[in-house]
Amino acid sequence: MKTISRKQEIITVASSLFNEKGYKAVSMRDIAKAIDIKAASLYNHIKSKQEILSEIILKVAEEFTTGMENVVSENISAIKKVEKVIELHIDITVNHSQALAALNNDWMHLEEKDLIAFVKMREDYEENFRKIIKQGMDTGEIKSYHPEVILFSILSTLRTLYLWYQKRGKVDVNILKKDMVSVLIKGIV
Amino acid sequence: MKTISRKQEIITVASSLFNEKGYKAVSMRDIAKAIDIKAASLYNHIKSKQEILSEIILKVAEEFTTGMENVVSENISAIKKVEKVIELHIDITVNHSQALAALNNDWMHLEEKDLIAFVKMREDYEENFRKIIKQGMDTGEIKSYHPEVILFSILSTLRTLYLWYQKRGKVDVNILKKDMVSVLIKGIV
DNA sequence: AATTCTAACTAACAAGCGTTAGTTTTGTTA
DNA sequence: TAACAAAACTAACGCTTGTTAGTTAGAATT
Repeated sequence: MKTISRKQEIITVASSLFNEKGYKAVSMRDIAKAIDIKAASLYNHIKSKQEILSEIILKVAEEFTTGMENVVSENISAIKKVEKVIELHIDITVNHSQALAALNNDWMHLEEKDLIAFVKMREDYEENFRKIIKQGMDTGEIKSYHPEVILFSILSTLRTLYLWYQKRGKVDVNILKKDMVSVLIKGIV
Repeated sequence: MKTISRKQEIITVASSLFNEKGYKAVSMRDIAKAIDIKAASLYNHIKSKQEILSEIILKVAEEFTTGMENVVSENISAIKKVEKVIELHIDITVNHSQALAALNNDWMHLEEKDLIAFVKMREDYEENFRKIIKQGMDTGEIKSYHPEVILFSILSTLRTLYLWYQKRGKVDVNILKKDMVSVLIKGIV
């Protein structure tokens, strides 16, 4: 019978606390207490508080990056790509909803090296999304509103999904995907 | 010639710093340094760090509340109400974009009394928005998707607008309103 | 049985936190 | 010009922060 490593437990517990109060408001003693050990003992498993944050954030950031790269490289219509991006977000949200809180709110507390890497990933991601939308406008699949407004509107919804997912409890993933695709792509009128 | 009060200056500077790094990551010494005085001098003008946070957050929260109440009480179609809510958000975003960072990310650090008041306002706001959408579904103005998904989708976009507004610099407010109304209401296809 | 490894512990550190007390400077009013 | 109020200052408080050093108990390996 295999149990998860203590390091993973620390990261999971920290994710949950960061999710509630934010990185800066959670102390190493808070994390330790939640695991029922002393703060100093954490350092047998992790290098620093920074390391915890960076593991949480960069791991999901990489999932977004590779997921987006897969979508972009597929030979399908722009709308179909947008659909796949929506599904990517929902999958990650369902599996790592607490990590997304840190990713969205605490990325600025990454140390310089990680911060630069993160911002780069984020910009590349947005740029890829932008290209998909422009492709859709070129082919006439997507209406020619200001592309930045469309990009922002969809991405905002997807990035905030973790908040609603946590509040409403476990919604069925497939229903969620279907509804989100409908609302985001077809609009409400 | 009248200049703004020191208290207001503190709150404005604090808003800006909270916007960058979050409430817990900004110290009273940071705020003081940005004004070029000593931390202790801040207390000639404000009661506590908490007071700064609560003034920042509750002031805009109240703008949302009264704005929404005005919209709800008007005798217009549901779609028209949604449009007015969108415009309300854009106006507040343009005038208080930094305060919105604190409102979105640091509300949980309000002291109990203010926290309760804030959460109540937030819930009431969402409930009013929900009613507008349901009204629109009853009259057939709005497609009958899961209303919660529509609510969440529009509200996420509006609540995150401050981030984009800050990044893209001053966009013309009227153009922004027109585009947002188009994208959010008519969708992209 | 002796040794090594793992993961906990206690104790303590220097630095930073929000805040208070008491004092001095500055600017306005009598 | 003397008096007063506003707003700055210095100094310090008790507490919390992330982290390190050194130690110990138990498990795994030799």
